[in-house]
Amino acid sequence: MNILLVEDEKSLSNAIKKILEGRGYFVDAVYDGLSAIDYAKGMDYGLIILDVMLPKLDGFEVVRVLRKDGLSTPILMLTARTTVKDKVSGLNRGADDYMTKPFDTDELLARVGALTRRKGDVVVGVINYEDLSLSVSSGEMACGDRSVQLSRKELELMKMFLYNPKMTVTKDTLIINVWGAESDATDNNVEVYISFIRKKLKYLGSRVGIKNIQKIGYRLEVTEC
Amino acid sequence: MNILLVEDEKSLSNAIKKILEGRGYFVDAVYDGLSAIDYAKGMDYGLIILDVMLPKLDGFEVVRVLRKDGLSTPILMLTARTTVKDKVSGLNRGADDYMTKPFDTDELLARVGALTRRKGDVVVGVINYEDLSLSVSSGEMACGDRSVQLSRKELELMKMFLYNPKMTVTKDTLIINVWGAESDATDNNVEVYISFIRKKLKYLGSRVGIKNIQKIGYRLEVTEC
DNA sequence: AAATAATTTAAGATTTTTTTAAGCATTTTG
DNA sequence: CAAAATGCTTAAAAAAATCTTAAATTATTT
Repeated sequence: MNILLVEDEKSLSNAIKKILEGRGYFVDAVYDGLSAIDYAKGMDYGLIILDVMLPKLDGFEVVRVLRKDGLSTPILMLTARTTVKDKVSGLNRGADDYMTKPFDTDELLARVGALTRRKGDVVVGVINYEDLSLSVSSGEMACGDRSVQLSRKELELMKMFLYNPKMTVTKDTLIINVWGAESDATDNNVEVYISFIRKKLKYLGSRVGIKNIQKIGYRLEVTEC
Repeated sequence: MNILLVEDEKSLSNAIKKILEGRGYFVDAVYDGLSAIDYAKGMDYGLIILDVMLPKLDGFEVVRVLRKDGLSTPILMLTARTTVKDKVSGLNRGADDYMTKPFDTDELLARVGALTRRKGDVVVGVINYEDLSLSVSSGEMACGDRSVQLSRKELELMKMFLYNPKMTVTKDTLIINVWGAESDATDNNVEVYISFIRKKLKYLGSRVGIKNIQKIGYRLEVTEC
């Protein structure tokens, strides 16, 4: 999941970014209100963390503009000020939660967790393709109501295919990207793993398969029903 | 802010009342479970402080009745450390925090402050997940009518998992957040502690377990029945 | 200072992943 | 059509990661 972090105090911004990235979130950090609006409109974030006091355009204004624009992304506001008036002001304008600085790591993570969880069951880093879904962070691949656990190498291979679903990937490319350029893996290593993955796709009952093109490589194919 | 205090030991009740009033809270004191329900329904309190052992209707029952009624007021439960038999954990019955008598003034005020400040927020002293509950402040983890005490590191680890229950957390992340970035803890330290926690989860009979994904990390999993 | 609890270290057991290798199947090419 | 090349599948061996203890160390409490 992507989070937009808007905080002008660099050291705090970096600290928050680090904490969130440690939990697998992807964080874009910006440092003023105008950039915040640009970024928020330009990309689909799962959460926006917004400081109240910002250069150019303060946090309250940012929320107002974004909500007026129809954006429904959850917003967690940060403030150093503790007056009830500020809090009410922030919540009334469309923020979803409110946190007073300084706060500790646990508190931050709990709130971020609550806000990001709220939007249905959002799973971090999932690739969807046809009837297949793959959780990049955990290596769980699912189709319908079945799921299987991929091993590390299986996961890396599937990522290669799913990131470029129309492309035919050579064995050499797969070896370089999955085993590493230095490794002495052979074509047979790839073949064995393709075989492992095919077995799992079959078990899942997915319409997605891996097609071999002689002398060239592998590519995803979709069986129509 | 109004607080409802339910404690049958008169001298303790008076002491607590005095402390809270000294901080500007308005306190209604009642001395049994039935009155507690009457008062709680009749007026909008910001917090309910509830002893477990009460005449007529015990604290657990009071919580159950109130929650069933849709009341969302934060509840801070008090229990006596000495009564081992009655130390059936109240964690997973709807209380928001949990405190063992005797306690000191600062501790009481800290918790009251936390619960009243964060009304409607997500951060409370107890995390619930499936059939598990964890008191973040005391490190007591409970399931059904069993409970265990977690050590400091066990607690920190469980918090990491419970704050983001869908996420797979790498060993490195666990080391950084639990042992600290500077520490020279190894993967084995994590493994040993995961083993400790698993043993306790097993003892509790919880449906929640910790799943390992090789080379990737750990994640909570729930066994269906 | 002793007793207790928590944490770290270390080593062997277990599990999972990865590699290797061999036989069979398929496709390409002369 | 065969012969050669390429690809598939499986089993087993090897390697790597993880689990589980127990003992040693360190921290905390009494």
